[in-house]
Amino acid sequence: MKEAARFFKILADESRLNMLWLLFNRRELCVCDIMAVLEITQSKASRHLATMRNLGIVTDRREGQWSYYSLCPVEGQLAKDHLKLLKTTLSQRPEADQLLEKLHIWLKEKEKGASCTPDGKRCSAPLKTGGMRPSLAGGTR
Amino acid sequence: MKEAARFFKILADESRLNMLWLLFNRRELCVCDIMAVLEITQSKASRHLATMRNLGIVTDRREGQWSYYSLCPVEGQLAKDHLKLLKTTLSQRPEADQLLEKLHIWLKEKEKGASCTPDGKRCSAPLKTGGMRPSLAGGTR
DNA sequence: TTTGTATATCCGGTTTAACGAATATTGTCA
DNA sequence: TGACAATATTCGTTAAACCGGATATACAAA
Repeated sequence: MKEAARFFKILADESRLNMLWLLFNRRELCVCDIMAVLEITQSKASRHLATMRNLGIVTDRREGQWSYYSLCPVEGQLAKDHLKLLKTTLSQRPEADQLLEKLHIWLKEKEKGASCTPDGKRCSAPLKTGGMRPSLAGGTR
Repeated sequence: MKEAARFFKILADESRLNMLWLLFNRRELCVCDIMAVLEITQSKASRHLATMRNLGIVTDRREGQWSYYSLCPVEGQLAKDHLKLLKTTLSQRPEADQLLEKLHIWLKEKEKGASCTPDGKRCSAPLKTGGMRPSLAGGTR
């Protein structure tokens, strides 16, 4: 497939659009954040992010056991225009505000010690200092 | 699927992008023009056009046995921005110029009496008595 | 009416995308 | 080292997209 079509195909998926919307608003996020906020499985999150990375839309940065993803800096006016328009488009979707709110709540939770638990599979308190219960799911162990 | 993703999905196909590029440059075209210029089968042309019509990207107008397709007039600034950026994007594809050239050659051929023959299936000279020139927007003279 | 053209639609078949579950990999910490 | 957490990748299945060929419909002209 040629480049233009390939680019649009990336945008033709709800989950990827949601991820991009989050990344437009947060500079960088780890996979675990995205799973939690969008309530999707880990493999789904990771796969979609890999897809976008392969197309040069996002980059990742490894830090310890975490992978942080962020939007790629773009070169070229046309690409800049695309991103700008995309951001506007995403901001006008009905779910836009709610997603950002969920993101903020999640990040606050996380600060307090919560960790990934999108589908009730995992749960931990990575921060030693009184890490506490994420409210999201019961302790699967 | 939500609206944004659905819109991008439409653009995630070479043939549809090519059709849109032609329509950006010609006000209206009939299916037969598109088959000929893009060298695709009739069912493929018709199907893709129907897809775009169902999504409100193009409209059709029946005149005799011909169906003329054109871009829908758009309402809303965001939609206008999308179309404008899309046109720019399409114009910068490597095949853009060649397609327009083929379009012009085809339309000239057609004026002289040629008819659909994308895959070598059909061919005729429907224009006999100086009648009916399907009114293209002015048409190359 | 008959013939033929332009287009739409239907019918399999093939390819591609997306998914969850399971597993593999990598890094951390005890 | 071993256990575990975060992420990546593989596997098998399901769903969707796309396609060409065949057929159906609509219209035009003889």
